[in-house]
Amino acid sequence: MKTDNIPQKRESYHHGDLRTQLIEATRQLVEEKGPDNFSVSEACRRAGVSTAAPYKHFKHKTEMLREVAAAGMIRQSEQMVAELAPHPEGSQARIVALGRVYIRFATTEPGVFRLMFTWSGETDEDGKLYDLGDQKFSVVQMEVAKCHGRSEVTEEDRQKAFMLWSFVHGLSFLSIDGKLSDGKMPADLEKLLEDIARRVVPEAG
Amino acid sequence: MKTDNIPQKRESYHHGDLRTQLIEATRQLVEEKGPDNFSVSEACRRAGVSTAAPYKHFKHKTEMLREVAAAGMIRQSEQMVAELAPHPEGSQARIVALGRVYIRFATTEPGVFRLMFTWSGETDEDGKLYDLGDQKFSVVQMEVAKCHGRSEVTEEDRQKAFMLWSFVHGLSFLSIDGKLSDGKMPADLEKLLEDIARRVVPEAG
DNA sequence: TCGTAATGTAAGTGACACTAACATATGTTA
DNA sequence: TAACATATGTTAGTGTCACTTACATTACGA
Repeated sequence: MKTDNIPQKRESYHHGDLRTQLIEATRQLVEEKGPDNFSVSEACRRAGVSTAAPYKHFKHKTEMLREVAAAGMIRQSEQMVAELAPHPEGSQARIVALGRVYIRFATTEPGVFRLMFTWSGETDEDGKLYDLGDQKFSVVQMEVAKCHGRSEVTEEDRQKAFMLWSFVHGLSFLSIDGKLSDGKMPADLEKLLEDIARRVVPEAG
Repeated sequence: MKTDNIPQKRESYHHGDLRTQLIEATRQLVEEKGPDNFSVSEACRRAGVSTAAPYKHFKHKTEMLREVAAAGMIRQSEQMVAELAPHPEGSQARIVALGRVYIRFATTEPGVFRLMFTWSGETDEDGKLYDLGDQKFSVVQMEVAKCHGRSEVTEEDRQKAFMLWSFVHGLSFLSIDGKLSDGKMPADLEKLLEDIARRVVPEAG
């Protein structure tokens, strides 16, 4: 038996904006079902086209997912930079803000977040993703440097930034993987972030 | 065309130890191809049985993977406890050792490690996995408490243990996801672990 | 020794990723 | 405006997969 392949009735034969809409459908499905349970077929159903249509726009499933991951990287990056603004330069508050936003993104869009990092950089084309991640890391490094009153990033700054990143990254994954249900997760995330920041970068002043 | 379903010639009709061998095949494949690209069929080929055989031993694919994940949890836990022994009670060295082993496991068996944590605790049966993780966390908490000269775990210890755990967990994932190729990853992992330990738990004394 | 449960196979179902051949629209240029 | 190349869609496949059903073989306890 054939599955209903339902290309929905459409005004014109051509869709108009299929590529964009497929990406959006992919994003939604990744969020709803998780990156593993995403299927191209379902995205097609949602976009109202045949299952062969995506292959005029993407080489394969992976390329669709990569688009979503890249968009997520950019979104998270933008959010981080945005939350930086209200706080004075060189203050711990900025470090805390970066961490808070990082985690907020992870818990708000767990599917996309997992997608962003689940790639082992296998393919060559993942270079773009890698660079986007690099960019975010640079922001953290700069902020750490500023906390030390520097305008250039030293090796020490890099190391500290790396600590902070690892911490929020780990915290994010533990959260979305549901490993913190009980009393494991400290009640007050804000306090925890401040605590860590205090332990790694110097007090403002 | 039918795929070669090759149940390999076997002495007896019955396999003898299929369940165990399927789990081992699953573990290998998860490591070789990653948890996502694991297929039951391939495990069957490797074990030399028909593709229907596993379903006499496991409810579904997921249950096979869960076995592998649980075994990994136990393996990692054992390694952590083992590396604890050489170091004096209540010393930072013990904290460092725990972190080192955690990360070593992740980088040595990235497939299994990812499997262990990629589950969102969706199903009820995941309770076992959760408990195993809990157990490991308890060890860390106890060690932190000991560093403070306590024999009971306080809320402060829990919070600190959580920090340490998040950090090594994040570091592990960043490593296996290949996000640290460049100069991001501090050259000396050992120094980094000591650094973190120093910032979170008090010096031995 | 006989019957039952445990454990294997063959064959089939529907979902999926992806392809080839063909259909329809769009835009460019003569 | 006509003609053609190209972009973008569909239909109808192929092979793989997870999982099921019905049946075959074996192990083992009463």
